[in-house]
Amino acid sequence: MADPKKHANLFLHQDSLHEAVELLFFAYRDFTGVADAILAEHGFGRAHHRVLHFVAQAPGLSVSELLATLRITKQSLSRVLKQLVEQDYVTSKASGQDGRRRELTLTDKGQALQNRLARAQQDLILSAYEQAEASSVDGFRKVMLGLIQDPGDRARFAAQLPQPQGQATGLSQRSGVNARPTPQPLDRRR
Amino acid sequence: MADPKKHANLFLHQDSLHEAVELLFFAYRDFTGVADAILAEHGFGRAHHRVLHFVAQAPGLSVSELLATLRITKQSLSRVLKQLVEQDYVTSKASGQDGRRRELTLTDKGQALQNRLARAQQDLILSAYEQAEASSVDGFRKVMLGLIQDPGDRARFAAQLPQPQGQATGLSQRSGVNARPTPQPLDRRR
DNA sequence: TTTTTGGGTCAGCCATATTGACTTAATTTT
DNA sequence: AAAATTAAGTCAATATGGCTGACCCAAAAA
Repeated sequence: MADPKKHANLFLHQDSLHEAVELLFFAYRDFTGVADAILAEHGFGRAHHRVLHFVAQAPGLSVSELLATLRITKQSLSRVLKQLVEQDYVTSKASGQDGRRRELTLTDKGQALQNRLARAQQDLILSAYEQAEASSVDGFRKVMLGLIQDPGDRARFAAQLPQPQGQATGLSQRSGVNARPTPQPLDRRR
Repeated sequence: MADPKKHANLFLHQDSLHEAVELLFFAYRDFTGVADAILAEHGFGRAHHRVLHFVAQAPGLSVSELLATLRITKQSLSRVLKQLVEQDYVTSKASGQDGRRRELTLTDKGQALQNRLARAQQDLILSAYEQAEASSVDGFRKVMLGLIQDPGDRARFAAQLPQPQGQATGLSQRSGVNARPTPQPLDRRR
């Protein structure tokens, strides 16, 4: 961390930092773009996609867990979730343990759509991986992880990455509803 | 590029691809978050930031060039640009060569805000770079560049990166006014 | 039993995007 | 010189996805 080489390429960093800002802008725009096209066929938007993604990833998660992950308000989620449930992409049933909690899962229809969306984005990522060298992937992962501020969110990405001294610099805690995203069991499906 | 190792870690890719989707989601959310906080102080949003960024980066660019880069409609840009001009963050003056074109530049006030925004995001990126190894940065750049679909947009990022079929572009890196992203047919799809 | 929690909903506001139809002025084409 | 094209700006209407505040209900916890 306190690396002498670091100082040596600071001027190089200058350029690199500005470039990185644009790389993030363009890459994210195109990354979401491939999904937007599919979503539009169904009259859905990115908000729906996020729900499908996180429900697919942790089936049975509760509304409040989803809220904590998405960091939006209950009312905002409600709108999209209602559509997804009404149109049979997502099921919401009361938990056996705690009748207040609604456990969210994807229907077959929802899973099918989510598969399409994931495939489209993963194809793009794969193509980017293939254009780079194998070693680039690890660097990519490390830098991306470094951009994530919230320790709870970081924890989703298990393994290696040295979690630096927990700098939970403000602006993280918009806990509109409850506490932490509950370090999420995170099922590594597929 | 056609690398035998590629096949060997395909199963590893599977996990990695899913992870990358989430990395992009969380990283971008936090990356934009640091700027959102500053923008909010001024009653601005991300749309304003994008204008400030691209005007700062290529001072004197025209409205239509900006539109091509942002890929939004004239009407959408108009609202935001009008605010920035009225509040003296951006100047818009007719070109000497072509009186129809309005050349956009930042005022000192606009440059000051843009500096703050850039610094905030660059600090975040720098911290991510520092948490990774020096070698990670190059991998990050390569993968991010691979995610960018439009050749015109890719061309902004000069130098090394093996543009799939591409020649090593003689563009001197990151020039202030950079080679315009080829006037862009402006595909309004969706 | 009272309080808290998880979830849902109504109502309204704001920011950002969209399409379509025009206007104006400047430049280019014919 | 007249006509066509281009760059920019504008009006109006619409959609999406955020937000706040105020409630309600039922289940669980205190």
